[in-house]
Amino acid sequence: MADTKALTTRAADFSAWYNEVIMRAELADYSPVRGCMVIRPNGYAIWEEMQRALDRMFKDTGHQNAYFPLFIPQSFLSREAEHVEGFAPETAVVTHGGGKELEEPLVVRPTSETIIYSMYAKWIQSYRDLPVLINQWANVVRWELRTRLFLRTTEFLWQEGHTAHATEAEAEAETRQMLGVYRTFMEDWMAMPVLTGLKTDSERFAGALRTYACEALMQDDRALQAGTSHNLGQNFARAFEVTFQTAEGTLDYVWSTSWGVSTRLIGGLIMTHSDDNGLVCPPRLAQYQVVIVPIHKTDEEKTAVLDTAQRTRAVLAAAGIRTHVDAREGIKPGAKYYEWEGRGVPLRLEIGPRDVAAESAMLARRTGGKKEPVPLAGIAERLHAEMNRMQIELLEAARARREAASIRGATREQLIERMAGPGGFVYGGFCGAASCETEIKEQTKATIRVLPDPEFRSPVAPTRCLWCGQPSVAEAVWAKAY
RNA sequence: CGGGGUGUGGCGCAGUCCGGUAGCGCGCCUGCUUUGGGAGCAGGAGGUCCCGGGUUCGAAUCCCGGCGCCCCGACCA
Repeated sequence: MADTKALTTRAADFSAWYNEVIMRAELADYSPVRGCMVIRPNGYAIWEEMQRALDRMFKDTGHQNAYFPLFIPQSFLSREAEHVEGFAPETAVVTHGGGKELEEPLVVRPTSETIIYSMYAKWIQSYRDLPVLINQWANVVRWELRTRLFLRTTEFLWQEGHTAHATEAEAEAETRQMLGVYRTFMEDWMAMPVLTGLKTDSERFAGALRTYACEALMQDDRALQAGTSHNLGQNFARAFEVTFQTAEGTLDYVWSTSWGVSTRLIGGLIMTHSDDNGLVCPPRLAQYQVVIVPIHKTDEEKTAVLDTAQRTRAVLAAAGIRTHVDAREGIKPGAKYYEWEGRGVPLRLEIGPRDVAAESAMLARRTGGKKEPVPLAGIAERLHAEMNRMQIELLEAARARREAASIRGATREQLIERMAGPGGFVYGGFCGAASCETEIKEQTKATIRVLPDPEFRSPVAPTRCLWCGQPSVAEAVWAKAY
């Protein structure tokens, strides 16, 4: 079970702390397979809440779910030149089945563009068939050299949207729309502020025209790419002969997009909010939003307390609040507090004889604030308000941390200094040359996370590349990334 | 793939240098007393000491060869 000692602190060793938070909260565990993790019920519950919210947003923007095979004929991957170059080195390949060597090896999907476009080629004939707006919830496999729980594992869970459109403008609008959906989800559900913007060529998805991303800053001031949305142009349409007849009777290749977020988001959630006592989970994604801990000595007290606890749970459940009564016996209340704190439960209600008598409960928040009695009358409304406030406070606290760790209009020296020291986001001019990007990466370990969208750009646009001094073509944000 | 670390009941570790048949803490089970911030006492269960070979009367310990895992780096949408 969960161990009972203090966690390594964030300040002492952020990586150790991160792993311990996961173990303490029982979110995941290492598996017998190298690089693969087991997502335990507490972790999977967060993923399910994420899925629920995202899936609703996908449906609301007109998408449907479908499912494509795990196995992809190896030849499919090589049809798009950049794509195969990007993914071939990290694929797992099945060469035998049913005891016999396969005629053509099957790649375990690292992403599903190729098999999906092979089907779109069959399904799309006319502009009347467009747009095709499909999402898939699936697992994928990428043979990574070095793995970390949730952040980079050999197998991971994600969703991948794959859409096909009649025009370039429509595809671009879809790409941007889904980036916006991700941003909304990350901010409003995860309480994790993100920068949005364009990736440079070197960070672009293999086979895409343009890649947009949501970039978050973790508590150790390293960046996490939290979601990507790609405008694939006609690259995959050409490779897979996905053509359609236009209203004018001409033949054209479809314009397509793909976009995805993964269980990596859980890693982002942990590293954005959690503290030295364990997981902090924003209320909207918490498995249990409220845990009720009954306190009693005598049997008589126990009956009354449990009755009040259960009635309160029913009231909260009826109000749509996910509530759990921890009625385990033989465990002292204090031990339960520590356990639920480590698991990140946003709110805790303690109900003892005194509370029963006063028709109230003691309310404790996972983040900050004193314990205080709240009347049972109207408690659902009160807890809803608390959770809404906590949701906003978590987002604002994370945003404040990010801004405190960001510098704008940086010079070359400042970039070097920042990356050698605290990290964080460094805004500065960029000449657009891959050579500068490479040099910066070699010398500072920092990469361009995004060329930020207008709302994230600095009030004064940089005029010179902070590295080479040539005219700047775009403001860029550098950081050391996960 | 390079560097470092580490493999001993479920977890964390001691024991290894100097060979003598395995111990501590936590957790787990039973009972009693407890329960408003990590309970106490008593009793108990649980171990191929990572694997293979060698030396020896005898190996967790010494020698040889493997393997796993973690961290850092390289790699990575």
